[in-house]
Amino acid sequence: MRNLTTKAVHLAAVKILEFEARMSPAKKNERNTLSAEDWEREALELIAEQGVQALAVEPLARRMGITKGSFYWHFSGRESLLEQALQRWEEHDGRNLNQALGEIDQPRDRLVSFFRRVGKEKLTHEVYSELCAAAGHPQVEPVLERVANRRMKHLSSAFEELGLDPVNARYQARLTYSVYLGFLQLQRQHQTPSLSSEEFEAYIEHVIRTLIPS
Amino acid sequence: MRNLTTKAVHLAAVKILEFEARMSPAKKNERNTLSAEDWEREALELIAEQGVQALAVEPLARRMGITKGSFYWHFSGRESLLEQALQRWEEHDGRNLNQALGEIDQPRDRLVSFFRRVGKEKLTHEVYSELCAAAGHPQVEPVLERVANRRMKHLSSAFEELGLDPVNARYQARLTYSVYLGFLQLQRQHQTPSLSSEEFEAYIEHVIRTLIPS
DNA sequence: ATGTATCCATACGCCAGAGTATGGAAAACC
DNA sequence: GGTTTTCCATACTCTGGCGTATGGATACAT
Repeated sequence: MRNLTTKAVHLAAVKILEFEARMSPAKKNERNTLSAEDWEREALELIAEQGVQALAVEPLARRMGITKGSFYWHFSGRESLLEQALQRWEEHDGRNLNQALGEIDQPRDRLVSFFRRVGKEKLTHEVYSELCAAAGHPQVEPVLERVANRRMKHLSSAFEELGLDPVNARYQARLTYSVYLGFLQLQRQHQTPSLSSEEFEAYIEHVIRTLIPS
Repeated sequence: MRNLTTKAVHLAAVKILEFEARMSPAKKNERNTLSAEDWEREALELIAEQGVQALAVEPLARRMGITKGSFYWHFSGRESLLEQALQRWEEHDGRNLNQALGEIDQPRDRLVSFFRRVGKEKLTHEVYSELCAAAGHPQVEPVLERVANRRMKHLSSAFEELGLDPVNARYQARLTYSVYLGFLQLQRQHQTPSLSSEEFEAYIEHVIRTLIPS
């Protein structure tokens, strides 16, 4: 359930509740006003669905059942929103990466987990996929670069722990990450088996066999 | 050297030539009028440089030193241009694929050539890279699907010739193609070594070693 | 209770690109 | 040599998003 449905509906609901409660004030945590964070979250959802170029102020406002009057109170402009949203996403992704892979001892399991995690954290991956599509965008590019390097470093050190020398570990990490990126691309083209199907499992097994030593 | 520089310059040049030749008519193959093909070619170049979403009529016309009055004589609209340009690209890519890989007997050499060819045919690959970024666009999607299938089929049959059973050959083909797609993505992010460097060669060798059964 | 700070709606002006209408110039035709 | 095609320029209208200005409403403080 969404925290905030469209503003119009929400306000109507509030009025009804207030009427039924004989005009008593709404509870405090049921805020009827939006925060910058709300805008950023919706922005990321929109990016996940329609891509970076679709992130426009007025459409986003309509989607939230509100007008841009609100937006320009919280943000200086479109650029600002994108900046904040990307930063939020990048931090979230960083925490995500560390908590998912940081506590796994065996490097091989870490690598396997890397692939298996593609299915989980749907929103995050969808956003990333759309960010990749928007490479070249001045605000997106640096984020993409940092994230890719961060992730490849993880992969690289895991491969080193498995006995590869540094150079080959780096190559293998790049190769592995390329496979991941290519998978995202094929997914965007609807050319990948459903994530919960047997064929997908078999394919993942194949990938792991050929990419992860022993 | 470009076939057609900007129209204005071209026309000026023509006038000078005509003057110098005492108003004799220009040679026939030095056409001073544009054809639909010219528009399509410029469109593909623009896509290669700035992506599909940057393909707009007026900017393209400006780029060609002409006005959109010409465009709407040759095409019914933006959609039509994109349609034609994509079709032209798809056919070109098909011929390309067959001539580059069709005449190589050894399947292993075909696969190696597949990777090596990434460096050549720059325009074609740049266009493809931008098309991938525009997956989801209704006119681009089917093209992407057909091209990817066509290419993966090539890979798959090469792997079969190398002794893999059909299922594994398909998996290996998808995996290999994913690597290719991921490479294009990293290239779009400027995270890949220059195509002519030694590190690139070493990396390619690594990729071939791990993906192609000896 | 009244004033102040927050948050949002409405109504503007601006710009860029899409598509249309129409006329003009050059070339081709007969 | 005059007519007909072919190709392009110019001048519109229309749409959609950006950013601003301003006032209204609600909550909060004192």
